[in-house]
Amino acid sequence: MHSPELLKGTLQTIVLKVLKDNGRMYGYEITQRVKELSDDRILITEGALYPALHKLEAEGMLRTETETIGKRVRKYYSLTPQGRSLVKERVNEFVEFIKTMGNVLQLQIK
Amino acid sequence: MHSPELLKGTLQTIVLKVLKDNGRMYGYEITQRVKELSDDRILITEGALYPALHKLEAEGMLRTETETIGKRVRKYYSLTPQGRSLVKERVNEFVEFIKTMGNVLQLQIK
DNA sequence: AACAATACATAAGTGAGTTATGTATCTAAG
DNA sequence: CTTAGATACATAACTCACTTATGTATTGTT
Repeated sequence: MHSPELLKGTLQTIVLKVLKDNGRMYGYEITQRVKELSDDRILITEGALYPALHKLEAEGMLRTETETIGKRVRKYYSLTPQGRSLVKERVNEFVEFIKTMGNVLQLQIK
Repeated sequence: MHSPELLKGTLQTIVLKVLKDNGRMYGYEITQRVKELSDDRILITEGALYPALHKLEAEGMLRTETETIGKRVRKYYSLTPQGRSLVKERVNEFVEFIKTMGNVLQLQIK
């Protein structure tokens, strides 16, 4: 598991990108997908995820559809056109960030 | 300038690594070196730096020597052997983190 | 003289996260 | 069958590394 400090500020980027790559998903599914992609190194907590999803929805980046499976309610999220732009922005931002950190920490890039 | 959120948790790593690469340095010098290495993208604030240095010193990672230039006091910091271990640990941690993020965000790592 | 840069330090405030708690359904084990 | 774990959502209290603000003092520049 990674130091939680480093993860700060990456949650939105992760959520948006995973939604872009996987289409419509519900909250719990996102946590599981990230766990899988990160080989158990990034475990998104519900207390962080749900407020983040609500915020992105309120900002018009995501839209939701509610589906009932048996008696279980699932809230599916997908990107709006605005959300699609934001993904690109956020991912670019992150790539720039690691480039800069590569310089500062003198990491061998490639 | 990078989104300050992404920087969270990287300050200690940056300070330790810059000290390792440059030998003994004083606080203000560290901020300037990081500004330079990051092409003005990472501007360490004094309110973050000095407490961080004091903490690392209290933990035995850094030692200090005070020097007086004219009437100006400078506090030089350098790594202790323990500090040297910590640099490696922190830098490895960061590298692992960006590898994981590379997987999650499906970035081209070539 | 006045302002910017150098050089240190600490206190108050912020905000994205963690931790804790609550509700409820589904499924596997003993 | 009932108990525990996984599934699925949600929100409130708290934490803590940072930003912002403030303070002191020297040095260099206009």
